[in-house]
Amino acid sequence: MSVPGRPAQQAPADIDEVMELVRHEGGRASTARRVILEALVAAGGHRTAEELAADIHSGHPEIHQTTVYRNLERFEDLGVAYHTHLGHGPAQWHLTGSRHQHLVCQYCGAVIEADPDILAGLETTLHDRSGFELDLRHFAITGTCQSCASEAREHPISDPSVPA
Amino acid sequence: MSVPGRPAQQAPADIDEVMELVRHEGGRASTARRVILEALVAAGGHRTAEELAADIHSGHPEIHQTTVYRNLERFEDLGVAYHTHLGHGPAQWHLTGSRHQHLVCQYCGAVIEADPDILAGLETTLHDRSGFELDLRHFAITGTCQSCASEAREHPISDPSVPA
DNA sequence: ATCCCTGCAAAATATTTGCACTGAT
DNA sequence: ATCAGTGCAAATATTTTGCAGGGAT
Repeated sequence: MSVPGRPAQQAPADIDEVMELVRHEGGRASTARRVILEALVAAGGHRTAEELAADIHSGHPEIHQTTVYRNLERFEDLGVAYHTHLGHGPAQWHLTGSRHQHLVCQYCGAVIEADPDILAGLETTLHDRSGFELDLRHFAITGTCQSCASEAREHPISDPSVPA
Repeated sequence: MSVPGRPAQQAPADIDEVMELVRHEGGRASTARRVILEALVAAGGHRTAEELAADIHSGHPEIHQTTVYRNLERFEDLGVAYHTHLGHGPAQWHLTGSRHQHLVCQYCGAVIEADPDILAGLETTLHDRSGFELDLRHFAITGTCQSCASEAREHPISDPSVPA
């Protein structure tokens, strides 16, 4: 795996720009690379590597899952994409441009997209107290959603992990 | 996997109390169960299932990894223990009693244990805005530690995931 | 011509499940 | 005597790696 591109880069919204960036970093503008990127843009986030491979498969059955993994990692190195863990399932991939915070309910698995501003206070507190620079993209924020909180005491459920 | 015991239960600090709880819930006070719990107490948190199995192995070579997994899950259901993901490696297990927040540096992998009070503000904000009840035990809070933040721009490193 | 990238196969990691037997109640 | 728990083997899920051939520069 890789760690997010740093410093936090602007996501080139345009596919050609990304391919340009890839070339600038010594990479090659392969077909697979472009197709995978297109799939990610088209999906608009919240896609697993496997889902992306499936999306791609109709048009390009020769593109293997491995290649999807390798390219997503590359995009992450370039700061163009990142992955998030919402639960125990596979990682979810996003373009860096669509930044949002995930709240995941541990009981029903609901994924709520929160305004990243919600974290502003925490970010400041942490930085002041310890110099730690928060980046909550990598893991979701878990907790209990409103409806589960109310009916919580009665019937525990088994693992929702990640919803469909 | 399972979801934390709910409502958040007091962790019985005492092993006999936990075994009592297990029996009360229809479970049996097996030797393996007790030994695994003892290992968890002795380790004082931050142990993976595999590490716990290793800890146990000298005294009880017959206790299999599978049994460790199964019992940890059971303890989690009972609200006695919980697991946390600090990175891409295996989950870390803790007793519910030793509650603390993990900050993990994405670059060097350092794990900082933060005062859970740091999150008080965020907790309130979230609850007020969306009724979401925060529980940040399940995933670590990722970011960049102070020293990595300073030397950050120069040399990206590969995946630290979880430190030794 | 170089060497990055790909497809395919296989491995690696972390965890879960099936099943017959043992052991706690 | 019952039925939960265990050991062991095998399966599962997700991701990574090795290698030889193909394609971008």
